[in-house]
Amino acid sequence: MNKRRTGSRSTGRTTIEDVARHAGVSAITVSRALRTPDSVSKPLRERIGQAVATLGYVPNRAARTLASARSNSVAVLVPSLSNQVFVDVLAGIRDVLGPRGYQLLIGNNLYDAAEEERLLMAYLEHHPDGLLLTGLQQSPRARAALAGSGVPTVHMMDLMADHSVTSVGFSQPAAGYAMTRHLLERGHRRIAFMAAQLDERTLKRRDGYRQALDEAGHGDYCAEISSPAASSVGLGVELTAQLLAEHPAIDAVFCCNDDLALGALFHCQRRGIPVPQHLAIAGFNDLGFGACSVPALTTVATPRYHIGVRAAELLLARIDNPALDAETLDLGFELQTRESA
Amino acid sequence: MNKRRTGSRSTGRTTIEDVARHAGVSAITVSRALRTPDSVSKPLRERIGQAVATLGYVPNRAARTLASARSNSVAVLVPSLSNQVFVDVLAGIRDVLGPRGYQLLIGNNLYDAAEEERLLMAYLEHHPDGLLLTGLQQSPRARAALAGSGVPTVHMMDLMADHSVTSVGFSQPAAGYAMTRHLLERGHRRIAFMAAQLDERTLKRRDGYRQALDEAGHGDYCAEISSPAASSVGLGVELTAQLLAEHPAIDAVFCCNDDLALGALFHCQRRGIPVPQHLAIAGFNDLGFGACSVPALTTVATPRYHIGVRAAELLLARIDNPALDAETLDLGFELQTRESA
DNA sequence: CTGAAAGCGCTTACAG
DNA sequence: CTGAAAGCGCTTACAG
Repeated sequence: MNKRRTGSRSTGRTTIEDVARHAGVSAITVSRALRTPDSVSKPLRERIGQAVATLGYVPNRAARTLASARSNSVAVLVPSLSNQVFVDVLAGIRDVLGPRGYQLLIGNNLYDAAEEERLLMAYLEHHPDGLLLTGLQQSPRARAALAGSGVPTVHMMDLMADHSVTSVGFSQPAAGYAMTRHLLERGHRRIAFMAAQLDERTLKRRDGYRQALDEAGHGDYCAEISSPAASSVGLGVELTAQLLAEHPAIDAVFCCNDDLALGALFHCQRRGIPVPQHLAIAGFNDLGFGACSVPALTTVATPRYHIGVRAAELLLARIDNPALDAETLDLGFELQTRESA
Repeated sequence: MNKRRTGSRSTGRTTIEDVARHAGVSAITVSRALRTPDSVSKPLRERIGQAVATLGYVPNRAARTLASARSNSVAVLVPSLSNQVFVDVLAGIRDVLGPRGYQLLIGNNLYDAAEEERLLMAYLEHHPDGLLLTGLQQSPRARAALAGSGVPTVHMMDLMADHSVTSVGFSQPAAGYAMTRHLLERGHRRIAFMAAQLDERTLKRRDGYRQALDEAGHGDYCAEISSPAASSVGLGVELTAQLLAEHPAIDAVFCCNDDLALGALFHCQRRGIPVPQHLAIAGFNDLGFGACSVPALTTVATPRYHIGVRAAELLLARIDNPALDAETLDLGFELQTRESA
């Protein structure tokens, strides 16, 4: 009885036609029963439900996307998943977009602009309903593709000064400045800056650090150290050793993230250097372990989860109304003063 | 000259037809030039390339997937992204599948079987070419959908005893057993077990722990503590405090992962409890920071990245030849004996 | 509430 | 090396 198509291109998979035949209705009615159950009478709805179950029917998303011109997906590009910061951002996005029925296409560009461009091009082929990008410094080609696609986009983490695109985050330079001011106010004068990769946000935090030192008249003493390697606790140990060897007189180090700061802490413990008495250590992000390390870590709490939530909400608004003006949303940051600095 | 379609359902987006018209060739030739450039003569290839560039043409993936019945995507389900373990697994997968042109659909099920089922159903609609799952304990419905879909699947982390499915990982009970043996051999007798969520792998490690204690005649003293909360350093601090309050006599604690172990370490530092003299602390996974903590962490090194690599390779083989027999690949583990235990 | 027709934008299979 | 026709599996827009 099962008149299956046997055309040369048939995939043999159960289609909506099979379900329709099994339930004795038309394909369009099955489609309705699946998408808007209320628009189909109860008896039919039930017959169709049973047919779906017995046939093990799985809708074909490619066909739906093609026919409806809506992918129900949002692409998210982050520079790293090893960095807990972006995992938290993703959690916020997911908590907003998941319940709204959007599927997330998550791309990790490994802090590489070329890879970001490649991923963006690949995701654009999905015609996502929206795009969530990290930072503001996309490559020219990426920017052009973005503009050409017309896909609503929100940038996360950094704030666009001229409000030409929608961005959600906090002021990186202000955060770097605030932490450096804190160290200065604690009486430190020879404050070093430590970073792993010098990405967009790191450079901006460093700008804030430099500005604070300049204003305080300590701009001449800038011990800065960084590494092209990915950030890690182990790298923090290494860089601290190197820093102290090259600049034995420093009395504080502002680490660009908490992992590096923990490494600095471990190095000092290992060497018997009292923290913060001989060396004050500050981190960035407030990743959780800083609250219980010994000494507890002074750091900058950043609204990562909240950035994800608000970025997703702004994106939703822009998907509903593409004509919306670009906006800039500053979610701020908070100094967490604990024991290490 | 630009005769654009104006049908009621036109999306207005640039299509392969537009490119073809612009280049003065047929759509099928454009399709070939894009997929297999060598099958098109050089002059045409160049004309088409220019048309693509000037029109800003982006292929529609839904249409390609529908027409070709191949999605060129692989869905990966992991229980967490906060746990660095799975980020490392993903890196291995990506390094194998990326160069082969596969796009990854990454799903995070938050250690929840119902969410895993939901994600699986959603990803099945994409008709992925392959599936990479974490663990072996999918829900009955998920298992049924999996079988019905016929999509090649590889399970990661745990090993399937009866070889009924393809799995890549290491023996969790053996690893739990090995670490407990190590603690026993160091002279510890009152060894506690600490875990966050009791997921599949944690339970198996605990089995190994119990077996080792039983064999050594210490099965009667099983101090075990766990929490439904997500694992974190802070949780490790809390659980250690609780453990020591309830079982002051314990002389070692086997933490189910390194984050908990670091928390245990911090708690001891804070309380002035010498490690390992008064309390030996062991971790699991060897996440990197354990090598530089003070004291350095004794832990079990697990082949996470390699699991991702080999799982992806096995999946590729099964995509090419779905008739392949299921296999079980044990990548082993390694005890990292350092200072803390 | 239900259905017949057309179309979404590609690729396959067949020709030449 | 290039192309005309058909089809992938859905949904839209129009009827009734």
